[in-house]
Amino acid sequence: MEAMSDKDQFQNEDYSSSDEEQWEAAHTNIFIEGKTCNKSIISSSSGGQGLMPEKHGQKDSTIMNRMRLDDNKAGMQGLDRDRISQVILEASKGSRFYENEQRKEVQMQQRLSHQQDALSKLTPTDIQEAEREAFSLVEVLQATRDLNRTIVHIDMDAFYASVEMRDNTDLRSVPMAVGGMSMLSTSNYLARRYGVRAGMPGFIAKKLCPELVIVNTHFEKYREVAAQVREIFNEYDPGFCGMGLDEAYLDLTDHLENRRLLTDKEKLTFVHAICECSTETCPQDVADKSRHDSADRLAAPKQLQCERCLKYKEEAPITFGVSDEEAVKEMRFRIEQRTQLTASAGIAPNTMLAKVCSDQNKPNGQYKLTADVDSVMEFVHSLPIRKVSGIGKVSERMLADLGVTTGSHLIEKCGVLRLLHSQISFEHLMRVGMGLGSTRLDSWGSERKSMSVERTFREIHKPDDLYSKCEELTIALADDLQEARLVGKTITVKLKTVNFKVTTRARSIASYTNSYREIEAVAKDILKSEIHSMRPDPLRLRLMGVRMSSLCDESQVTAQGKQQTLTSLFAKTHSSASQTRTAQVSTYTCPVCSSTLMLTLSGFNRHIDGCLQQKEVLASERGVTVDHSEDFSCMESTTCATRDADSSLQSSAAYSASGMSFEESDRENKTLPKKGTRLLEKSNSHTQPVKSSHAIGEEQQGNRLCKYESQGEKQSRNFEKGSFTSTPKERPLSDSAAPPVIMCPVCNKPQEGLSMASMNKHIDECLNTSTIKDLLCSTTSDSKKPERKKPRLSLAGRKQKAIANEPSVLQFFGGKLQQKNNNAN
DNA sequence: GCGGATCAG
DNA sequence: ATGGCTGATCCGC
Ligand SMILES: Nc1ccn([C@H]2C[C@H](O)[C@@H](COP(=O)(O)OP(=O)(O)OP(=O)(O)O)O2)c(=O)n1
Ligand SMILES: [Mg+2]
Repeated sequence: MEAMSDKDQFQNEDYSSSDEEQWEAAHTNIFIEGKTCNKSIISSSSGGQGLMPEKHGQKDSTIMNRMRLDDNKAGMQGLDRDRISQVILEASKGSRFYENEQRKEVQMQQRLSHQQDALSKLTPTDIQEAEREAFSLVEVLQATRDLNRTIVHIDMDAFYASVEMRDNTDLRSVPMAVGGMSMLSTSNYLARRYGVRAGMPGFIAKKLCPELVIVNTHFEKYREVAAQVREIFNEYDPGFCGMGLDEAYLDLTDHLENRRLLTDKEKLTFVHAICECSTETCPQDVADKSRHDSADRLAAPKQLQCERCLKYKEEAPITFGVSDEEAVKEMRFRIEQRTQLTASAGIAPNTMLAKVCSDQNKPNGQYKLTADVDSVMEFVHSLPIRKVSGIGKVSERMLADLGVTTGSHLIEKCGVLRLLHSQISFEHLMRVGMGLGSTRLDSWGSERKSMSVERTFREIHKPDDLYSKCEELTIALADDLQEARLVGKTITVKLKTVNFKVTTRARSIASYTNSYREIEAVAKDILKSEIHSMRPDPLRLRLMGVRMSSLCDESQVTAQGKQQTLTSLFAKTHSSASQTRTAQVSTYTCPVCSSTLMLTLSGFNRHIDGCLQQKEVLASERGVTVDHSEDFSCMESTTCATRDADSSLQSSAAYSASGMSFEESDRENKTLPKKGTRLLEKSNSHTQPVKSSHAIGEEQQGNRLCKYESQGEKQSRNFEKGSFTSTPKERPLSDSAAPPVIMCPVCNKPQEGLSMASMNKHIDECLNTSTIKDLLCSTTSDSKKPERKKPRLSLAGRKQKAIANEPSVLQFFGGKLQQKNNNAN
């Protein structure tokens, strides 16, 4: 739907005039392809043309950007954005949430304005210079292009909603969403036609669609389905990367290599039935899913019942071919057969493209992007950059203001982008513009970097209650950390006021810990200073959170860093099999009061705390060991008042009382640790001329993927009792922790076991030995002839397979190269 | 290292 | 009346 020519026409007096300047500035320097950029590209994106501002019934385009419906989602094309945005606005106006959104909108406007300022100050010379730099990067990136991998991204359709529809026939034909009146996790495709989507509050969705049915979440089921689906993935690529519960990246290259050689007999055969009630095949879940003996099958034809129309159909065999597309069809068929849920997939030479492709024919479809440079470039050329993972609403807006809305613009405006964006951001944009992305899934790190718990509640402002909430969160976090056998030393407290204003306050401590008491002391101290900083006004909160970062595996620090607290001592003493899963409920004997208790380790520690404190208090009438001596409430609850086993039950009750249902808070949020390694140190050794305060964050989670490992058993543990099933993880954490052998991109020799700093140094030396200088000279002089962007990209797209193209290394290289360039200037 | 902001799922 | 939660990254200090 490119039919939204006016979508970025944001009226604002402050910048409407600078639009013209920007247009001029942009226009004067578009010559990258040797021909000046056609005006249509600019005019369509920067607005000012072809709009009739008279039709003001409060058009969608005049509504605050961040309050508008975000229809960048499958199944949401061709909606009446004007009307829908209008409804959302009506429902929002006057709310505290809305007020806060307005504040944020103003900030973004300032960013935009700043960007325009910077743009207008650029001289053509600046831009030419920057383009030369950009081109040398493009050269380097081009050399890394690897089209030999077959990457697939598979994504379940309307995942939570589909599961609910599968299990409740009544929901199949109505618009429905999963979540609660406060927040929806997702919606089915019928509901999407009304503008109802994930991340939208249920009560607003109801205004958009009064018939909307909202059902609670059932994470246990989603997790179950995810496990089934992953079993299938595992057969095609054991190294697949799961993201969240409902999607994954697979590298099918190896599988296809083997598949090519399969004889007909060796192919998997599945049984299914075709039914008139749908144009699609209707795979049925039969016990014997794969048969290798076709005679057998023909001898005993069965009747299968169609799920939809309940008619019985004669089963038929089905096999799939050896091509990549057939392999993916087979996977999707098996997923549907196994789970009765559909998935969509994208096939492409790298993850970035595969992700985009999987959305192309969603739902229940797949799309293959041919792995040759021309096809890739053609695809990217017209690709709206908003579809690229990592470019969100704000980035889209910032770039649109520079006339960049599609992949082709990224290359055309590379000079400006180079000048207005950070190195990292810029390089990512160039990569997107060139259709590059990760080609190796195994280079993606999987260690988590932080763990947190946060909760929304009805207003709390009484200090006692605030401390109490803080304690509750701290307990939950400590349990989570212990269960994951992690320790950390940076504690962050997050606060959201009733006006939705968010602040975070962090403090790093000397030693690693996951002890409830240590975390609590810090968190409460932070909270205390925040409360005090407000005086005499109260601190009125709607959300509080506690996060631990600077993480480390427990085993790596117990010896040195971590303090030998009561926690670890007693843990060793009393829970025999305790070495694993410390947050599980176990039987403990309190060394103080000698009672036998059934609870988590964390709970046990609190019990001991209480007992000890009670003793202290009894012994000496001074019971003040914690900092905030004034707040007795927070200590009160720590005393022996037997807040045993289920702290989560308590928190649930409190939460429920606050007006939200369990299920609403019981979300499957536990996303996996993501993101691959980033070898880039900081790279901002050179400061850009201007660069608004926050360079566009595209790329932020650019490649952040993750090995599928710990999946959220967190929230189920919170509420779904009896779910203490210790899910064995298929992958031990430290599979690729070994120091990698990195190929120096300059001298092309392997550099073993070097730290990042050493690697930096090595590359510096290499650069100084001028190998690269030559390259730079030649490429820049090449680039001077701005004749052949496209032919050139095509041409350079030789296989060049053997090139060591660890993406991150090349990123690094790009940074270094940039740095050198700047130093030279 | 900290705090704000952006992004995804 | 009701506007989530978890985790990650980037930027400018
Ligand atoms: N803001 C969000 C977005 C998603 N999810 C959950 C619910 C979704 O079902 C699941 C998968 O997210 P997707 O982005 O893949 O969305 P869907 O699978 O629901 O729809 P589709 O993939 O068909 O667009 O993650 C969530 O809790 N909160
Ligand atoms: Mg999905």
